Amino acid sequence: MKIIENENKIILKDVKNFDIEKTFECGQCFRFDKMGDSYIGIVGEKRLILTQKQNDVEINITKKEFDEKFYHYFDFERDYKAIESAFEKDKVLKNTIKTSSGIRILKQDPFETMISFIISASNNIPRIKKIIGLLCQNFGVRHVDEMGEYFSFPSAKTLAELKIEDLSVIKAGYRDKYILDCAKKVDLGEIDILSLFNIGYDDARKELLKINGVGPKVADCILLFAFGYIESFPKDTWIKKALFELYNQKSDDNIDFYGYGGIAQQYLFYYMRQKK
DNA sequence: CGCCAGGCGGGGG
DNA sequence: CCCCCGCCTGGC
Repeated sequence: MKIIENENKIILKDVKNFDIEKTFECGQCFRFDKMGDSYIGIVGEKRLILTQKQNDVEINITKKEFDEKFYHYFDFERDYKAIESAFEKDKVLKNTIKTSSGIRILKQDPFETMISFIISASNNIPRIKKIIGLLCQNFGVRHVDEMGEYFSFPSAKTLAELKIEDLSVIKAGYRDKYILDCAKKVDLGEIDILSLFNIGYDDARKELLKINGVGPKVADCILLFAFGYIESFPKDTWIKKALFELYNQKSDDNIDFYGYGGIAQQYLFYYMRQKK
């Protein structure tokens, strides 16, 4: 991959294993939307605009920002080619490579990911996006760029100070109390986000399960999409159906997937959706 | 109108 | 320990 920089944009030339549509539509993130040929979304305090033409991806950031932040955010440390080589050995996964190659697991903000997947429980993607949008509009920090105003994701401290009634504007329903519980546990340090990066998958999962509204599936999403635990395999009703159909799996046993359960989950999910 | 969504918590068996 | 129900809201 070569990087060309001009003004406040870069172009990643001949980039491998990066398809922006697959990456933003695979269900891992909720703040990106398709606008014409581009995907536009909020990451931290910045509004990102990505446009892809074949293997070239243009992003409205400087090379410095890419090196310091977005190289990590878009998971460029990871060798997806090597993972796909491992997947070639599995008959089912081999077939998913054609449809799903190009998905990257984003390294999203931990607190934002926690709240987002608490909201995702028993919910659909358009509504999840709407609720998160309202949460940001009402409690996030307002920013203005050349496209207009946008709002960052609220901090744990901001949300922890709210009362349950304050959250009624976001129309999250019974999830209100879970959002507050999570914000308070993070704000008070009962859940120490930084430590979750270091204590390993099993212990980090136990910590997350202490949060009200975080069960096994939501915990696994957070571990995968924010903390980089690539072995995490979130089991929702869709993927259970996929395991049943593709692997004839009836039990609750976990398949190893060469240690890359998270990537396998995304590849399988996208594969199933294409087939439909 | 009734049903249920990319779950979870709590209660009862 | 497992099973089952209720849960906010919105879309069908």
